[in-house]
Amino acid sequence: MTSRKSETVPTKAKTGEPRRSRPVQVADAIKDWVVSQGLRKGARLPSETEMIARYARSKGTIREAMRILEAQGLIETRTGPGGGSFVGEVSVERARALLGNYFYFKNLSIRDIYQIRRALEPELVATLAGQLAEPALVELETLIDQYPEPAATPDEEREQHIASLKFHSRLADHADNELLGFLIGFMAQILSDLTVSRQLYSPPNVELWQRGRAYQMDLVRALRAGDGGLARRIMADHMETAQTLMEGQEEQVLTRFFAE
Amino acid sequence: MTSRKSETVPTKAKTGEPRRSRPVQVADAIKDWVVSQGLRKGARLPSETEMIARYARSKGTIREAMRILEAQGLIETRTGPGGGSFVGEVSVERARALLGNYFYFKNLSIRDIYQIRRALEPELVATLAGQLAEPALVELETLIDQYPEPAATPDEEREQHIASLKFHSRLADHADNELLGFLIGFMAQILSDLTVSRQLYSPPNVELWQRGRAYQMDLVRALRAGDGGLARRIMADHMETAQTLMEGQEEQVLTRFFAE
DNA sequence: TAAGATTTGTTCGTATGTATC
DNA sequence: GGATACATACGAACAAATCTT
Repeated sequence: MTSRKSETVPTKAKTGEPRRSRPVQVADAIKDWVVSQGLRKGARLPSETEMIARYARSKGTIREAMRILEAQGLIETRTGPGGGSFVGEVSVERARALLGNYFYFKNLSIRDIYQIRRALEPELVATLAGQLAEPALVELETLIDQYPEPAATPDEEREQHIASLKFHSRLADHADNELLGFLIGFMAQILSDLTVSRQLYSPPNVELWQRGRAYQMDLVRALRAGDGGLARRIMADHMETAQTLMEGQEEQVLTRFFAE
Repeated sequence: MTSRKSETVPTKAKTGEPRRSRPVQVADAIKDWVVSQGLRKGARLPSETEMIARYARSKGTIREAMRILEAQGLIETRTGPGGGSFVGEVSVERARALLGNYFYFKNLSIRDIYQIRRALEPELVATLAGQLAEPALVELETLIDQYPEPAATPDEEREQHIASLKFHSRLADHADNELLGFLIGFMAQILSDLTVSRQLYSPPNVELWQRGRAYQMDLVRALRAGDGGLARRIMADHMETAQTLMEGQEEQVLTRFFAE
């Protein structure tokens, strides 16, 4: 199993290929090794000094390789006795940030995002109907109650909109389908960031508030009653009016250049 | 503008926080700087030696920071005169791999993926109808023609399935909505990887072949005719039968642990 | 509390590789 | 080919964090 002595890190660069620096090569080799060993979350990787011996590279090179893996969320590192590097699970936050970077230059529009929300969110609530425990339903109602009155100022309106997006985000957290949950949470975050950074929704839009609140209350009712079809229809309507109300707003949606 | 002398890299670690190593801090600082300068793809970053002066850190630390940014696809680095680090656009491949890592331990099921394909792919073709130039349509037909006969062996069947997924992937490439296009391409890749790595679709499934081929030919016709409603219906049917045919198959879908 | 052991974190000096002119 | 301007890589020393006793 543990085949000691220097692993297969090409010493010479292949011709043609874009050329890969040695840290990258080492990082690739370590990844392959982790997969081949079937290591699971929390499993310990060889120590720095062992890596140096195993891959026959300097400490600096090994460390750069580890930083690469760490930046991707694949490993975590601790100092001290019992420390070292460990296989880590990629966090949602990091996954979102990494995906967000991809769209940094892509200039997504609000229309783009709503095209997908309209397709996915009704689907989500349809599968969620009757599946949520009472505490989860109560939490959703609490979020709705964070904006019992129409906003008086643009600032207040922003806060309300963010709370409303939080409602969708929490809903997504309960999805059995992890991919579906992730995507809805991702879009909620994009819209949330956008709301924070720009002067959207001014002047306060009373209609948006009224409709959004009504939809969300109806939705929770349908979820509690276990009526998936109804929940789906409510969300579809909700998305449609939300999109209409937002389309007058700014077009370009810049996702941020990251976060760790 | 270029405020020389050491930038704001915290010298002391904040209490409470999980503790960030200096390379990570430097990487964060550089990211912030790039954003604050509004640098665009291809813009040049300060040289290694200037970074050393600017952030008052050793070469090793700066290099680790650069590897972090590189691993996230945010910068590219070249050696030689005129070389250095440049702002880079995150490639689709990298974005897919990074997102794939997140789902590595998440055990997506085929059902999960199809739930989303069924929601998104009909939407895609509806917006694509009448929008594709003739060469693009011809290319799609070429992909369909890669499997004119039912597969004779499991190996052949696998190849056909991959070609069929390629059809969806190419379709996604033409989406105006970059988010929509990315997601459909991402799912096609997951399914493609799965098909390669496992023994799915054995014994050869003639029904899958017949139906899939017919749907795709009808679809291209509808796209050429510019009939979005029809295209949507065809894709919806296609997805539904594909899901039915695949649900008997293995349940767990492991996405790979990466690729650079 | 303090000392010691263990493991990663950081620095510096030097040498090598690579691309442009 | 040679000079130049960059990144790349190595190795040895020292610093900091954290666990154990």
